[in-house]
Amino acid sequence: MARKCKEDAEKTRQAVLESALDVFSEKGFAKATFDEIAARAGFTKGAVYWYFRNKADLVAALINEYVERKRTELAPVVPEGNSLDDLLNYFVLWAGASERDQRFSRFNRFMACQMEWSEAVIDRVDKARALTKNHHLEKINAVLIEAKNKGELRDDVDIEIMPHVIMSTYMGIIFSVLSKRVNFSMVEMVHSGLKALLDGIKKKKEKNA
Amino acid sequence: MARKCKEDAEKTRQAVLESALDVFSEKGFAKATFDEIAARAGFTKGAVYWYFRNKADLVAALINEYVERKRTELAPVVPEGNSLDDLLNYFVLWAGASERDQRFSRFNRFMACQMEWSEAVIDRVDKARALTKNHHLEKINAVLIEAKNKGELRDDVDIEIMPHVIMSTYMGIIFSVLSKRVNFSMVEMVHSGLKALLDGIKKKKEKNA
DNA sequence: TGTAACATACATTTTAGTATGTATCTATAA
DNA sequence: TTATAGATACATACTAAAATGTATGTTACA
Repeated sequence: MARKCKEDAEKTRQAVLESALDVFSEKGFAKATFDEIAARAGFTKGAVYWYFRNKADLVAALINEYVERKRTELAPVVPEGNSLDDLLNYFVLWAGASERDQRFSRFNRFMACQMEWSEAVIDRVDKARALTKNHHLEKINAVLIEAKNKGELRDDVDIEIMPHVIMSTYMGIIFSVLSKRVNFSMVEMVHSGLKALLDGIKKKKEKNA
Repeated sequence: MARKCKEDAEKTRQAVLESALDVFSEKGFAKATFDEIAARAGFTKGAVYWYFRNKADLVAALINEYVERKRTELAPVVPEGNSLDDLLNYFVLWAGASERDQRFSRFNRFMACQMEWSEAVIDRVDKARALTKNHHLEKINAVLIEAKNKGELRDDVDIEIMPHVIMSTYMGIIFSVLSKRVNFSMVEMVHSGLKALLDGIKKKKEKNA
């Protein structure tokens, strides 16, 4: 085939990314081939190699694409406050948006179960992953610091470790729903889990001080 | 080579399983080859095929081996009671034992990051996985039911969903430590996470009723 | 003496990567 | 305005490596 105009070329790139997600999630990362990815998008291997040097490059682009898309989509509606309730709502919102978006669910399930983190892939992907991770973590940190300053937290709460515990709880719930280990909804699980966790680090109210 | 006595044959099987874990965790599941697994154990591919039909069969055996080993090791020291505190100690014990055992840590890290769950593997492995999962879940269930009966739980705690939330929290923490996303110890993280979570589902004490 | 416990050799498939071909878009200059 | 040169956006063909599975030895145990 011949050259297309720039808009069509961008469409090709997007089509390759979408079919890459399909093949990755069906066959697993390692067994996915450039031939099949290209064919599903209606092209040949040459087209895929034109845009991506290798599989690590392709999957890094895929991660970047999906993560950025969801972040910009949610940016305007995410709660801006930094109260503990805001944090709960923040994660419930993310869970809901992730759950309703079928492509994003497929992407997340691929990340959790069909992905194989070789050194090469980790190197290539690390920046993109760090971005989201920090995105969530910064929110948690801001909330916990504010709560601490307000004296809302129990004295034995370690402000260093707790953000990672909260993050792990969220990730663990997402993971177990995606891998079909449970049949409950993400939103339900995230809500009840984080609500309990955040309640557990709150200082007990003194009665009629 | 020739035939060995039965004890030596069993040693061969074990050696293959150990080197399989090494190669799996270094190369990832998909890129691990029977040739290399055999060579590392000091044999050739023929030996591996003698004991295992294919990679799914091999990894299933590996999972069974490691999970069963750890379960029988911990069975005598796990807390028998079903109080909420016992549950906390139960998971802290598991986390500590997992963390101190280097081979088991390597196994867990492989499961979390280097494994690719294709249909064939899932089929073959499902039983073994179900076993541990149920092992933990049954403990959680017993504890929650007892706590519920004692009236220790808040009224809005859903007894159906909460076991899975607790399970996911534990798994999420294990996962994030294993994938090197945090530098804290498993025991620390599991302790502070589950303590907060369990505190969060406890009924607030009435004062001077 | 048969067979368990491997080794060896091979055949087949699969795939990554590359090299090359080619048609069409775009820029530019007359 | 148009001709054309060059680069772009792919397709096609091929090479070479690699790995799975099998078929067939071979030797010592029981």
